[in-house]
Amino acid sequence: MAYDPRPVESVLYKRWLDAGVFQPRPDGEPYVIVIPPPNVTAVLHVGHALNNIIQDVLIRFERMRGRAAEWLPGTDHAGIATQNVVEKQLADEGKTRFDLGREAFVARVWKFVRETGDTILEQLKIIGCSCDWSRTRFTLDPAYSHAVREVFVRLWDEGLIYRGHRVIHWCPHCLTALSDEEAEHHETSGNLYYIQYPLADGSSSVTVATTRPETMFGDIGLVFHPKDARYKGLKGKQVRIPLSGLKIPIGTDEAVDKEFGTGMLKVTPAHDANDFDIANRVWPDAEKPLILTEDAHMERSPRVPQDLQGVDRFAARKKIGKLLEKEGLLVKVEQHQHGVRHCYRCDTVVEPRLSDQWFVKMRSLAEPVLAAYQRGEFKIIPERWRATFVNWMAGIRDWNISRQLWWGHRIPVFTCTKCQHQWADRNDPAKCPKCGGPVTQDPDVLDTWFSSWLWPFATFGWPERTPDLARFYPGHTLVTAPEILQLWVSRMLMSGYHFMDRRLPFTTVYLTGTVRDTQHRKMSKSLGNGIDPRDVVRLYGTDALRWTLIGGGSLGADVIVDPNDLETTFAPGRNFANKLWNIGQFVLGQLPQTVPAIESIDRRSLTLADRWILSRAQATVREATAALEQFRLDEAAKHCFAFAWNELADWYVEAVKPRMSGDHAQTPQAVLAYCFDLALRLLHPVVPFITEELWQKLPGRKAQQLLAVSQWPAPKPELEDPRADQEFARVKTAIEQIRSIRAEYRVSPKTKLRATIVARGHDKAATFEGERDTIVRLAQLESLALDGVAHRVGAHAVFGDGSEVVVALEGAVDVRTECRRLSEEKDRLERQLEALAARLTNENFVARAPQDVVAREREKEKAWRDQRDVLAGKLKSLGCS
RNA sequence: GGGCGAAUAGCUCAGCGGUUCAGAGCGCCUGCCUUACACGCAGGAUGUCGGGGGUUCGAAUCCCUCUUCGCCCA
Repeated sequence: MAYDPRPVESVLYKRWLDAGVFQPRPDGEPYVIVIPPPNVTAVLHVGHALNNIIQDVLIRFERMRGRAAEWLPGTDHAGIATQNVVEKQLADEGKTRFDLGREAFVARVWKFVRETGDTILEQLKIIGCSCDWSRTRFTLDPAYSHAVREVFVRLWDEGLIYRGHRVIHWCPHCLTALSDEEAEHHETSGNLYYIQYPLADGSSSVTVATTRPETMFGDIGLVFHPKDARYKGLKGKQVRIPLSGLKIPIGTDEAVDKEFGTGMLKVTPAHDANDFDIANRVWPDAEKPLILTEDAHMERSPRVPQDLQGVDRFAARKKIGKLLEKEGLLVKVEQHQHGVRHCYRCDTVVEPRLSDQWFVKMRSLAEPVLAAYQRGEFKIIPERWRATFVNWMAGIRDWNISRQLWWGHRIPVFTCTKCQHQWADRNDPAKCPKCGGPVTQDPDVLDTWFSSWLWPFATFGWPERTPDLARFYPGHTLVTAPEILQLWVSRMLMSGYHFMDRRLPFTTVYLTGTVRDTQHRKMSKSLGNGIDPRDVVRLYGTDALRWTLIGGGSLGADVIVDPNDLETTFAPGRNFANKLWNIGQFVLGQLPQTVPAIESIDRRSLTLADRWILSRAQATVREATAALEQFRLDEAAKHCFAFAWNELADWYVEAVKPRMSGDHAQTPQAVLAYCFDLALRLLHPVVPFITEELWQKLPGRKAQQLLAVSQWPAPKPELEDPRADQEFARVKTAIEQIRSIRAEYRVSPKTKLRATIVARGHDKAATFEGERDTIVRLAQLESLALDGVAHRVGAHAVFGDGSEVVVALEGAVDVRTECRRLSEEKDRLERQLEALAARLTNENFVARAPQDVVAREREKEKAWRDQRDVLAGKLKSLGCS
């Protein structure tokens, strides 16, 4: 019967919830993860799934280790994104936010958020996330908003907030400023227009190259590099702006790139950040005219020719091209690849625009965090992100925090309309504290990141000194996507350091990989290459999804999945869940009501197979624990996989079957129960549902017990048994060799064979004798001789330890085949021996390589020589030439 | 233009100085419904570890360089 996750998962999730196991235990050392709050408008995609499953694995692991595990969930009000969604709804009704007015619009957004805001949090439950739902936060909660305002006022009082008049990134669709990080570069193919600006004296003209000809009406001059011989003598002359005829001067500036275009640059200070700087140097007193409206249409200004006024920027660009051509002022148009900034929320081409905005001075905030990083006080994994982080922190630029939106935290800056006094206030003032005059509040809201950078402590009640804050700050691990390392992570580090007494909010920043399709493209709505995790859950179950994502990619590596073939993509998870389920069916079918604890079993009753699997179990505990501690989730999963499937199921279960009934069944029952219980515990963080379901059914379970809060296994040194590892490996080899011979000679699996094993040495013979029955059964033998001499007639194999096996195959054996098989094996050994000999006779190797390496090589040589000699003897006795 | 990363089996990826270390999963080939599992079992095949150079007793693993691809920042 194949495993069906559907009846299992939702029931168990509810049981965990009802039992309150996701809330941190009252005692115990805390382990804290704050979720990267998704947008309230967000819908779960597979990137969220990967990110949150990683967090869940970590939190479940630490919870089982007895830590007071706090995984704080919540959402982000996402100013632009949310406002966009609601504006779109309004647009469907034929309205704009301006029709509603600010108050009504914000009310409308709140209504939307109340109705759908916890969509994504509910979806996290589907994928098994064990968040502490009792502490769910939202960045616009009153308490949280209080923290945001407190931070703003403190920064204001410290002089770290200032009003800047400069060129910022402006989204003409969202009608707001964006920070540097929110305006993303996309390589775009455009045109480079070569335009003639006639000299005012009519003597000649100069050619200027630009990608944005529509900005020329905002030009206040042309500049060239002072050392550019081509334009020598032009400095101080005047040109006319084409189409408008306005006269502007020519100047020089060092910043001009002589190689770009014609080396003559048009300066548009209100619509280009570089030009703004140049203008300030060359013509500090000149005005900086805006010639585009906020929604990127040509301004109705005397600078703009009449028939272009009110035209959209891109339409204007085309039209200008035509007009210039008509006037004979367009020299040429070249194809041009260049980076163009786009709004990270709506993908509109961002327009640089001169405007007044609030900024935070970042340098003093960044410096101590960078120093702390360099002192190793927190780490970023994978380590390769170091350079990115350091470069950004070292060259940090001031942060534009004002947004011309309505949805968000209103900036608490107040201005007296009478005396012009301006201040930041914790409360809404009724009148000016200085002159008692009427007061207006800044109309803008804060950048959403200005609230989410406080997430690690504002969620716990800061600035109040709450018990939660005392207990859960600082936290431990932050798991997030690398693209918000700068936008969010570094700022949380800065705010934590600055506002929480120099205590950083976490010790480890784990940057996840990106989920991509088979063409390595990021999953996105617009490409239609996304995978809905809920589809995967519906088809194969949450555990299959989790297993595939965790096992499929190592720390920080991208995960490639095929949206067109979910079946193949998630087969590893589905197959593993099914296998685990079936191991469970077998184990549960074998175990009686009560099974003795492994500790109470007489050690003398343990067979080799018992000792081996118990030893493997200890190794697995160590490996899985170590891997998780190092955030190597994939490795932990793989170790558990190998233990459960390749060792427990493939070998131990097969070996132990005949012992499961009868008077002496207690020992194998205890071993099986112990090993399976252990496997379930180790696997629980990755595949929580199926492990809980099976664990519930194990003998001796009390009604209220839950795997989710049971103890993580500790290794039992007394069960470690390296000798059993070696000896059982021998038994496996014997069985595998016989199976291999059977397949090679195409003997039906049903035909029982006679075999002889000639062990090299008494201890080895004893090993085979001890597991005789296992060998007979698993190799499908009729009889197994262990004391005899190897028959001549038969198929032969020689093991690494020099022992040999002969399988009697009346008539089926062909001497030529045998000679070929054995001599191939011998040749392989000869080659290896040769390489080994070369090494061992190399004085440098013997002298310089570590002693233990040399010793190991010597031992190897001895063993291989042995094996080779046995093979040679065989070949000789078979009469092979 | 600057920085970072990747290139290993048909596909997706581990391995990152010691050689039965050339691996896993999926796919492929052969044979099996062996009463836990055909989402399975058993047995197989497949790679000059991107090219070139270097360091080393020893390199898929370190350094340089080239090529291709991806990401980040200007």
